[in-house]
Amino acid sequence: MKDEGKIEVCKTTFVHEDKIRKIKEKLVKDEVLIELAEFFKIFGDSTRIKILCALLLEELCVCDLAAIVGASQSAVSHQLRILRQAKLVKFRKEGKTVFYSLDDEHIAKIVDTGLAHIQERKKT
Amino acid sequence: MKDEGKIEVCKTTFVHEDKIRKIKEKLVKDEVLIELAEFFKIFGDSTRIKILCALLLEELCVCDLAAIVGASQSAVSHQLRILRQAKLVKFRKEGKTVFYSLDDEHIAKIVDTGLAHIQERKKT
DNA sequence: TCCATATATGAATATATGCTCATGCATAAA
DNA sequence: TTTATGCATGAGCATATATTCATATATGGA
Repeated sequence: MKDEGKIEVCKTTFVHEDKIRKIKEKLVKDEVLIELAEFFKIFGDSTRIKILCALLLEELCVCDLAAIVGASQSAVSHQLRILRQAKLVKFRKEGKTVFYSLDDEHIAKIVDTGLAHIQERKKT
Repeated sequence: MKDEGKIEVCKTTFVHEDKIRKIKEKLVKDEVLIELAEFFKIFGDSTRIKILCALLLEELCVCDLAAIVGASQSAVSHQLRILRQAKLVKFRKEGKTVFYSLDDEHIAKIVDTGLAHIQERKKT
């Protein structure tokens, strides 16, 4: 490796380097984009998105969630932990039962925008 | 047995089965939710979200994208294929160069809503 | 107290995924 | 035609991730 620190760029012109620098300045910071990816990753699993969409309708306990999304209690519980850590859901205990509900007001908007994309894509 | 509809217990079936059935009816169909998860999965990778955010600013060729997101040309090319298949980006060729740009008007909205979540979460 | 229920969780496993490396392909220049 | 450039792609690898299984914890009832 001779040019270790160098980034490979189109060699033809110097216009590119300038362009790249300007875009890098305008672009959202790297750490934020990494966080953003982590955030969207949570929506990128069918079990989790089913849970979120169900909770969008109403507060539910774990076993009902499991029945609704068609996964085992254990699987749902594992996913709920991820959703809890991401602060997307909150819970309250009532006896042995734990009721989960949404804890983020952006979920509906994100889901809806995603659904809009899916539906429009179907038209083509 | 003796379920007055008071506290819902998971094995005293009637109340719950009814609840579950109603929610299942209201819920977006399974296949759609699976598609939706597939869609969000695309935003759940830092390389891809960087590419999308860069293209949100302007049309770019592959090697410039690679320099901007800090990944190899090959890695970017692989990710661009995924973005193409998802119909999130389009491209045009100009000589040896391939310029990519966004092909979906929902991207900005989705990214912005995600960023809003990240930023509000920081306040706590 | 003893047992059943509701949920949580650690370990193990199978699969998915993103990257690198090597190479192929197309276009442009020499 | 030969060489160089920009991009695409398949194979292989290392890591991440979602599920299952077994078990732990907590609460309520007999």
